[in-house]
Amino acid sequence: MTISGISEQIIRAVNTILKDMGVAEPRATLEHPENILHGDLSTNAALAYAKELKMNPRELAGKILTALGDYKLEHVDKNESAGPGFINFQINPEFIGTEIVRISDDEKFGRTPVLKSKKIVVEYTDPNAFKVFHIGHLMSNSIGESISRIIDYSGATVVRLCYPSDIGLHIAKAVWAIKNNLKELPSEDTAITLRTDFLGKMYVYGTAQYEESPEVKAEIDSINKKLFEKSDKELNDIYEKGRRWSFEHFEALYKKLGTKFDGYIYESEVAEPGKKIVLAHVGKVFQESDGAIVFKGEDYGLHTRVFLNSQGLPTYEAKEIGLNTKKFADIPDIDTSIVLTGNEQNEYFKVVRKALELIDPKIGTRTHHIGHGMLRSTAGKMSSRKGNVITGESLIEEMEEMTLEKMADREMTDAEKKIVATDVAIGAIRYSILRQAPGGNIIYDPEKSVSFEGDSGPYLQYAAVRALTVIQKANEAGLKKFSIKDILPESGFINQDSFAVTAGTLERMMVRFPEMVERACKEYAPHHITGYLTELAGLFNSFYAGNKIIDPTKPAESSYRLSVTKAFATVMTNGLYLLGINVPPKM
RNA sequence: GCCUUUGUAGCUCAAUGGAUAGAGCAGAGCUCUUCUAAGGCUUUGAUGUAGGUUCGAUUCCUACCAAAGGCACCA
Repeated sequence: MTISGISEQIIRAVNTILKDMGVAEPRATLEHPENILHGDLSTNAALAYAKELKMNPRELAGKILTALGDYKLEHVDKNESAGPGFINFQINPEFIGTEIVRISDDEKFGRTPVLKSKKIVVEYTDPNAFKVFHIGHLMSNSIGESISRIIDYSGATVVRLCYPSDIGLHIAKAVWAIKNNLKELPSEDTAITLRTDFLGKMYVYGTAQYEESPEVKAEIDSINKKLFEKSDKELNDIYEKGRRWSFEHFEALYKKLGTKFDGYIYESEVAEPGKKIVLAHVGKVFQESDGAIVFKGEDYGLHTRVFLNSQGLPTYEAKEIGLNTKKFADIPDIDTSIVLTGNEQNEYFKVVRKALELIDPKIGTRTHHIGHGMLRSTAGKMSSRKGNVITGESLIEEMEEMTLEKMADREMTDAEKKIVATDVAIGAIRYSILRQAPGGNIIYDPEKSVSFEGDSGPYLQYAAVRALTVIQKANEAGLKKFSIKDILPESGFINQDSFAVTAGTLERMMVRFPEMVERACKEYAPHHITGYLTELAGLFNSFYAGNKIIDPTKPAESSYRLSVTKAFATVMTNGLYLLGINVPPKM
């Protein structure tokens, strides 16, 4: 019997009772199932049907309770009325204890088979060659990586894709600037960050000149065309070198972040195919308008967008058609294809999706767009064109330095500290992104930076490290293991009194972990896991502060407390993994 | 002007139509001869406005106010 099995038998029983009373289609539901282990598993049946049966809710609740006496509910100790019309059910403590002991030995706890045998593609991060990898990309990466891991935990095959931009006007601007500053071009043996910093600066300079000088604008437009046609060797060489440097740098960042893409589709690969598909559907899906090829979205409650401009060049829209078609051509049997972009593209993507659907219903209906929020600075809007962005790297480094400062008095080697600092820095950043719903913007305050205290990544890591330290100490002490049946009758353990600190909340929260993963997966919303883990860490920290876990004078209780600690370590480690956060060995 | 999204505590965020709306930060006060104090405990404080649907609304609907994004050849 599982927790959901217990819930189902209660709902079945209540529905049967309601039906006998005359409710045509009773649909009792359980409220606050998170309280299932504390006697708070409740149903709203009495409230929902009181009117229909012309009774007051309290009266109906009482009648249901009486009728429940004829049902033998497994693992349910007692039912009682609580509040106006609610009925509470209390789960047998032995069942809870058994679950906790089981979880403490199950390293894979949290995995569910809800998406078994599905194949899901996730596209995220999508950086631009010649531009800096800024904290906006960190957002896309954090959310995309977390969603990928959650889907993987749900039993599906995940294919991680990255769609880097490597062609277009922005690159022509950078190439023009480099061509005019060749003397400053760093050599190949310069540090990678310095080489890409140079590219970023060139892009900013090229953009400024493009706007200021009509001559430069004409020149850059011409370079753009030549790069597209690959017709000028000198320009191609600059382009190839910059492209290589950018991607080398991105690769190093993915490694540090813990993301490994299964494949890359470059913008330059999908421009022509996208154009061809659009042209093949002119008259059916697309139409000509003012010399351009457009999709009339108005027929579907959307707006018109240009897919091929009047020069016949594919716009971002056409490339997106090429990209999403290529995914389904390259990867067989995709069930769902998730595309993660900034939410500024929400409206635009609806149009692209509709067009895709008309071209190929399978691709269109299986493509799912998620718009993530933007990272805003309190200092004003960031823009890579103006060059006032915070790079992903500088943020990570800043966090690492702060962590090292905090660890000054820890007894660790410098090498150990460095590893911990990276884990903590990335944990802090990822947490701050994943603590809120994916669509919302994040206000980044450079003064306050990212939190290390309270509601934060390091708070979760710290709790996990504490638990692991206790487990290690227990192993060294060679603690005897008691079965739950031995603990229960002799010590009177697992009852309200012995949960003085957390009142059993810690245990019931842990049992719910797979349910949280399921919800996060269904909604593509990692913040449900973040919130859950934070609450759980708080409960564990209270438990830790109020109880000596390993107490040689109380072997049976110690055994159980160690099981609780082990279960917590597993849930926290696995939960943090789902957020893309590592648990450092020490802190 | 039209479309989309968002308005919850001083600040940053939570809350499958259900019970007393949860955290963290900031403020006040405690707490390390005991498994890591990046911790724990106590405490002040909130659903933009006006209606509607419902036994019940932060959640659904309408209007208004406010903010963000989008609305033809950028990505």
